[in-house]
Amino acid sequence: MWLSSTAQQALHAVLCIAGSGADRPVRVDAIAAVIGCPRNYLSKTLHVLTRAGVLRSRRGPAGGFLLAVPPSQLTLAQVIAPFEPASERRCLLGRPTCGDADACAAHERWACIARRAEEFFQATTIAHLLRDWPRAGSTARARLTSLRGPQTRRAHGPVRR
Amino acid sequence: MWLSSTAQQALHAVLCIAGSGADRPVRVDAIAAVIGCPRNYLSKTLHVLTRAGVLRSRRGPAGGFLLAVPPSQLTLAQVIAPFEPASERRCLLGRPTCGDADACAAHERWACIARRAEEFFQATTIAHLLRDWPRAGSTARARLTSLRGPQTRRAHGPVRR
DNA sequence: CAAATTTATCATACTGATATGATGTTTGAC
DNA sequence: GTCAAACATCATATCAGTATGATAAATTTG
Repeated sequence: MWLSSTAQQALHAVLCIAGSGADRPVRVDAIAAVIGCPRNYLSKTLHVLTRAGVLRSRRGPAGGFLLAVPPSQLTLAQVIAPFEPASERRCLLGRPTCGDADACAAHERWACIARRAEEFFQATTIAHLLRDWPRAGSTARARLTSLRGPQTRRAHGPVRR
Repeated sequence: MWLSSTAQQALHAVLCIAGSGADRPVRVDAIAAVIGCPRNYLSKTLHVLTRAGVLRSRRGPAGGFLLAVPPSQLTLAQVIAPFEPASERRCLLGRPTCGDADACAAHERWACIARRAEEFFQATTIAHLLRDWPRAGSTARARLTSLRGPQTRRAHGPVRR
């Protein structure tokens, strides 16, 4: 697998937040429902992204998560860095010292692929993916609209059941 | 990480066997010593490669593992396939159905990288890597010579200590 | 056949990533 | 100030990948 499941989750969540369209915070529960992952685990993941300066969080009613960086300036590398240090993606055989004088057998041929992937993560922004998304089959995209829906129950008095 | 540690081990071991130069079987212990990994775990890994038709094994004295395919016809894809199904490398977000009508947000941009990597694994053979290896810093390569050394203790009578 | 050598296999343990449930903390509305 | 909403955090559980040790099975040598 190219990305750990946590890194995938992070990327997916950031896309959800960026794609929600609204400028008001998106709640963990809503994101977890959309991407189908455990709430508390996602909460931890989003908290890491917050400490990394990718998101901003707000507690209390009408709280949730917002992007801390405009989508056009937020690269995939920034989002996945806290979960997948780039250093671990470099040597095909997993040798920590590969790339220096002491290269592994695959180094020469593999480095070119690894470099391309690295460039992809550095050059691709959340805005790029958002722009592509509608073009992709959009059952996933459709679910995003639920994030834009009425989110704060206003003062209608207590909800009746 | 691009390859699981077991897949890395498999690749490394196959390189050792192919690079030993001798046409006689290489023992698990010797390989484990060279690549620095647990003997029994490697044994299991090599057994999987044997069932996959990549290696041939022989038990008993002067036994060990041989390539079942000449290095020039053995691709990296064949070696790692039993440990890392290619299907798991395709979608950046880990969606099983990605690539069809229902593509993920990253699909369009990522597919090109994933394809290149796939081609790399399909097109690169063990012979290619062996040819590169001496050009690489060769502390690792040097250790291979130990695999070529006198391996079967011949009938000289009991070894004296 | 007996002994030595080597792979094959099994039961179990360890480890890190992932997941869960309970509880704490902050915030906004009334 | 109280309450409810939401994130934050902690302790623990689960799971898959990795590792270990013991034992079985096969093969060669003599």
